[in-house]
Amino acid sequence: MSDQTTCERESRPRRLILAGAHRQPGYCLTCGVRPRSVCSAISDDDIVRLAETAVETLVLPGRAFVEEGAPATDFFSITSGNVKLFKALPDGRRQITGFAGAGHFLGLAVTDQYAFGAEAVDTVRLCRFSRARMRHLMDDFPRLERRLLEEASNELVAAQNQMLLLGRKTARERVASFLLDRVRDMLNPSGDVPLPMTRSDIADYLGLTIETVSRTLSWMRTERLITIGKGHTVRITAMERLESLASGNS
Amino acid sequence: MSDQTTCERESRPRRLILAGAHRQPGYCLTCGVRPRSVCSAISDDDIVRLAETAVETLVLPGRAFVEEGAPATDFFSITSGNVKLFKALPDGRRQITGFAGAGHFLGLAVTDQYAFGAEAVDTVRLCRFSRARMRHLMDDFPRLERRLLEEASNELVAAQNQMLLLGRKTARERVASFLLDRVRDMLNPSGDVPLPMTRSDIADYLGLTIETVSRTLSWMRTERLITIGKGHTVRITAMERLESLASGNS
DNA sequence: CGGTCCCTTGACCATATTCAAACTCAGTGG
DNA sequence: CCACTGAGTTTGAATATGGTCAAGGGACCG
Repeated sequence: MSDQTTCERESRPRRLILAGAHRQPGYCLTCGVRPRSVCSAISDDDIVRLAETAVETLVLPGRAFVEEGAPATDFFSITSGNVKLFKALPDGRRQITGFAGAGHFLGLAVTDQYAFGAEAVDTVRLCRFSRARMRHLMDDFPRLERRLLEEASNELVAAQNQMLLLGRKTARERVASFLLDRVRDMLNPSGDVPLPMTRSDIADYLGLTIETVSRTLSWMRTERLITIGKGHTVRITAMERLESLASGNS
Repeated sequence: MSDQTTCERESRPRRLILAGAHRQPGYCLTCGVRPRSVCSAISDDDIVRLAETAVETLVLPGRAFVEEGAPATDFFSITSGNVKLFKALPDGRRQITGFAGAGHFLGLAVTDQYAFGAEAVDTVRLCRFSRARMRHLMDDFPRLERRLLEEASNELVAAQNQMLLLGRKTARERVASFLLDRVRDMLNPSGDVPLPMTRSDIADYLGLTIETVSRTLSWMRTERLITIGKGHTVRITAMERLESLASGNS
């Protein structure tokens, strides 16, 4: 996830992808997120093979780069910025199933259609890998496959937590859990939590409305649990109480 | 999943496990669910190695065999019956994150504590594999690891669908989706849907209360979408309308 | 400045929950 | 055979939590 407290969002240009593509031989060697990403499963000696298949792509804020139901051609690894993953109902209701930041891997699925959509929250850089080439790499490097299984297992655990949240927690508990999850995902955790996404995104992630999210954050402010800062940051001022709130005690 | 329309449940003996253990050399060769399970990744020649590590176990209805937070020592493969997986809050609120039937694999997680609890819905037979031994098998048989990745990917997709349901669907849409999912998971789909689990389980799975589930099923009956039969079965009488209800059109 | 997004706050309302009571059905024992 | 029991389910009435509708404020950008 990102620690950046600033974030640029865009007005509303909803079309797919803007792909400033790119490639270089020893590219992955200098990649800042490799240690945290699935790419760490491949040694320096072999990383050239991976670099060959990687296409670096820039995605502007608000742009979609995966469309739910479209043919699933690529995997993605986020190198910087934040994306949101979501599913939608025909009438427009939307559920954000997760946010993914630097080091996260996207696109795991057996089906040949993407089961989810993905959109940049802020300015995103990512590597695209064709599924076919990736499959070959997996054949040659079992460690890569093991790393993907780890990644999938972790996401499964996160998904189960989110189901508990969506099915059984109150609005206050949901927002508290959300803030604490943000802290845990930070590289160098502090009381200052960056929220690069909009209230609307938070609402769609927590199964609430914008109004309820806003009201709940205001309530937390009056209760002196948090202070709401500029530039989409929140400072947690009563970690203990927020934690007991998140786990349902109160 | 199971097609059995009958099901035995038990009064209320909530303690962990009842493990009638067991082992045999060529056991897996005759296993009825192997083709559908992760064990299909291992050839007849090599299956003995798997059989050596498998411990067949019987779990009576209502018995828990995985406790949330306990040390994660084993993986499980269901050979018959149905289990429920769940997470709970300190005050007892419970979210069932999934039901698993014959052929399903449980226990994927990187952590050394189980992130979920598991309990038998009806009479369950399963194979237990120690994590350590399974890890060795994965080293020797990359196909097994690939199969597990597939399984995890599929569960991830199911989890995302469930998040959409829990976060954004109405009670009627949830129950409709639930019934249709049951049909899709059946081996030989028909209009008759077995519901081995209690209303309470359904409620905890759909993020509703027992009363709302019951009311909603009654409403579907009066709307002639379903008929409610004996022995925990439901017959779908208007598939089309139920499907459009499940996806939010109506 | 004027416009657009995004966020906040208020008043009202709807859906699902809570509380309560009655019914079904399988099992048990007189 | 039938009354008794208890878990599971159904139904009703009242309530609460979060949603809907509406208005206003603030930041950013041309």
